[in-house]
Amino acid sequence: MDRREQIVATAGSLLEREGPEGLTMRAIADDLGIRAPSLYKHIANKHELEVALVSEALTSQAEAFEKAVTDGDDPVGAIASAYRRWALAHPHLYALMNNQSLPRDEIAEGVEAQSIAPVLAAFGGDRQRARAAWAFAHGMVTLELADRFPPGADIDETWRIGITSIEQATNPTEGPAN
Amino acid sequence: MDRREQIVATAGSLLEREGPEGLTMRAIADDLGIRAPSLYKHIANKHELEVALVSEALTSQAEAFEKAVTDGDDPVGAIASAYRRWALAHPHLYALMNNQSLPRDEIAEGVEAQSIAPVLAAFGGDRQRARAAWAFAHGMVTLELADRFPPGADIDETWRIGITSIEQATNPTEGPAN
DNA sequence: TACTGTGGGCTAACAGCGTTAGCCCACAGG
DNA sequence: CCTGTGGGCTAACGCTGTTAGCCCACAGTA
Repeated sequence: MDRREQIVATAGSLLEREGPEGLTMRAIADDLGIRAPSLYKHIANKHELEVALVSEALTSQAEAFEKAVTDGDDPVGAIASAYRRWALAHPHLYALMNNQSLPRDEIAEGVEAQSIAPVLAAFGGDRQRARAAWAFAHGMVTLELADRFPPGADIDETWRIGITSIEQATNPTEGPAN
Repeated sequence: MDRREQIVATAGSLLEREGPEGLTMRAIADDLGIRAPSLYKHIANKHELEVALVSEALTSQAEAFEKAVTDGDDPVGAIASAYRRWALAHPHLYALMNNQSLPRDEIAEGVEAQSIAPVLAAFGGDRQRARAAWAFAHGMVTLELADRFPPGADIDETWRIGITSIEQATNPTEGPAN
């Protein structure tokens, strides 16, 4: 693990430990026992660091989905619950990768597709339905993390209703839609 | 319009014009022809300012929903499209109010409920289904604003599929669920 | 008329942020 | 032995939100 990887790793754990406000160049340097300007011998700027974190997060998510799908039937339900579990386990990383536009030309090639593939597969290649389910899952997780549901809301049940609705709905215009 | 309202209004238009990075105390003061420290004679801090913006945004959203519902049948579809239109028209405000936890004890009383009411009504009081639709809509809008859908994706169609799925799904356990 | 409070500006300044310039030292290769 | 370079360092810049403390214009009152 070279210095650059150490920096990214430190940044990642700092982010999850302290939240986005805690992720400062000086704090990262502190954790490594050096001074902030020295970081710039290894990375260009903070943005590049965040991109690296997002890139890692996407592959970590993809692995979680793949693992979830392998064991058992009901791949859609398995992915949905894996999606929720991943997000709740890495809330700040989740926000970092989803609350702003993806820098597609800066993240590792193919990583985005890799994280989408299992979802698409679970829906038998139906892009539209997969996309709707993705939006639903993303919305559920964001609202849960932001504490937007009223206290006492049965979140598990909302997940069940949303996912099964989208999964079971009759498909009016089947075909290789975009 | 007293000074405090002026400040909030200026902050709002600055936010939509320049995005969150442009919303600085000095920029707000500049737009008003005064110096930044003078703002603190009218508001406690930047957080309070953001809370005021969120509060305003919630009522604006609620009004848009109510207006959308009144004319025509298909209230669910009308609200869905109003939701999307509002978010795309105020992207930074939308992010401000949804990408972090709502400070419930700081925003104006009842404003949150007011913004939810039309949605709940459109679903005939079915909280679970309304919540699922809300999550779907929120996810769709966030992903669209963050440019996360692949270029060429038929977003209108994804909306249609998601909303009609959630609306039409058979309701297994009807009752005054939470 | 004089006095006094107060609302609402101002400048100077602080700590913390990302970042740059420029210095220096240890070590490897020729 | 000499020289390049990797990787630290300090000092400093411009930005951020925010505080302290000053001052002036005006309203109300004795």
